[in-house]
Amino acid sequence: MNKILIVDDDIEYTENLKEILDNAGYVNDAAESVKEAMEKLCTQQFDVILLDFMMPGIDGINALGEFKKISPNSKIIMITAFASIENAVRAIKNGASEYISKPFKIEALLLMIKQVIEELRFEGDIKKLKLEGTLSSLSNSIRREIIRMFQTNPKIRMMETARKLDIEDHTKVIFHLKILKEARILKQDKKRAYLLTKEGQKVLECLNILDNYLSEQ
Amino acid sequence: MNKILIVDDDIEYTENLKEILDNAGYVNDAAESVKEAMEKLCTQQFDVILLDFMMPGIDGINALGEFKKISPNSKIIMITAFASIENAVRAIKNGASEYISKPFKIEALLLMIKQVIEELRFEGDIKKLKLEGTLSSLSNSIRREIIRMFQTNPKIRMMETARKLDIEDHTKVIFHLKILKEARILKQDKKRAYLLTKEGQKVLECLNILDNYLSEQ
DNA sequence: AACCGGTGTGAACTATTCTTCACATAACCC
DNA sequence: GGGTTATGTGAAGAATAGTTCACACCGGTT
Repeated sequence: MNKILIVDDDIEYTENLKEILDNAGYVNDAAESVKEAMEKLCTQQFDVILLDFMMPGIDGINALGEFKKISPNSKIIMITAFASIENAVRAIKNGASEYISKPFKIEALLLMIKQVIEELRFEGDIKKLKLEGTLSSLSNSIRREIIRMFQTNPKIRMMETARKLDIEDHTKVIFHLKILKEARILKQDKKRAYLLTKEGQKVLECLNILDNYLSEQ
Repeated sequence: MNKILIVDDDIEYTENLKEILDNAGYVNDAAESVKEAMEKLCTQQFDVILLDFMMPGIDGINALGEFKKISPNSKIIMITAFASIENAVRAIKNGASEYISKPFKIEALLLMIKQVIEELRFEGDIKKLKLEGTLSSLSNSIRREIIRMFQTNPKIRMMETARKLDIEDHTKVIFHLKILKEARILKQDKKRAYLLTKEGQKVLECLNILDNYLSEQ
């Protein structure tokens, strides 16, 4: 059930829009000022924010920045009556997902909302895959020890790894190294030495974070 | 291979002790001052620290505190020529594992060292079990969703859980709830509602930590 | 080229985890 | 008490993860 926040000081426009979004199946709320919007964003999670460019007392780009700070995962659609390329570019560069000028066809806005919600879902899926990949890599103790080993050995070859971990069967080590390589946690250089990828460094960090957190009593 | 740091300004005593510990199979090092000891602790990991109560320029309890800050996992044995109940209590309350007074039989010290190393191993094993338990619980997506659910539902019953997670087969939900209960992450009250245990709250925190960490780009 | 240690592959096997099913027990309400 | 919903149990089957084995390929040295 996707939630949308309408930020506009034009009450009549807002009421119309609320009804349209309601009929389209969205849960929505409205704020007449940026201050009111920020208050709502502090206590509720919105998927999409429809932000009017011209809000009293604050320029739309500044409001955009403030919202991004409070609600980094929400998608912001900038709406303006005075369209310009410059403002469009500024808005997108400052974190808006989309930019649309009044007057617009309601179908165009609904389509845009649908698209940004798809983006949101896609980003959520990527995040889930990252988490699953990380947890899957860390769930096996040999792989944990391998990943930990890179804390003190930034580059290491396969047999060296087996010796450090005191594992005699080299194919066991290869199997787990292969899993980590396929998960893009490790890569190999020309001499076949293994190194952590950027992603792999994050996984090592997660392991350290968990170690430290669980050490606290 | 357990490492021991001897912190004492009596050179002759230290040399004797080094030889004895060497013969007993320990890797050891020495520092004549607390400052020197702290430098070594910053660059090396020691399992056991033998700390003389009377060090020049600093009282043993303060030194103890400093060492605990730098090397929280090391076990500290306080050694003193002027034994008193008061000092023993202070030392233990401030983090020493053991307290022994000179002159001592070498066998007694060796036994004490052996015991604190056992404690260290035991604590390490506990920590590993915690990490493995946490990762095992978090490695399955249904269990992740269950644990996440407690963020907004501190107390919930089984069928409610199934409905919230949109799982039709109630026995699947029961199976995973049972795993979490056996892992002491969940408990049940008299009305059979599930709640997070203290441990379970930690696991939820770990999940949030990982979520947040992996969200950063 | 031959030899040796290092590294890797894929399939068979084993172990573990998860899902499903049939049924049982418990609790609640009329 | 009876009917219905909620909750639970244990075993079988399915899916997934890990281990082992036999062998192949690679790279360096003599």
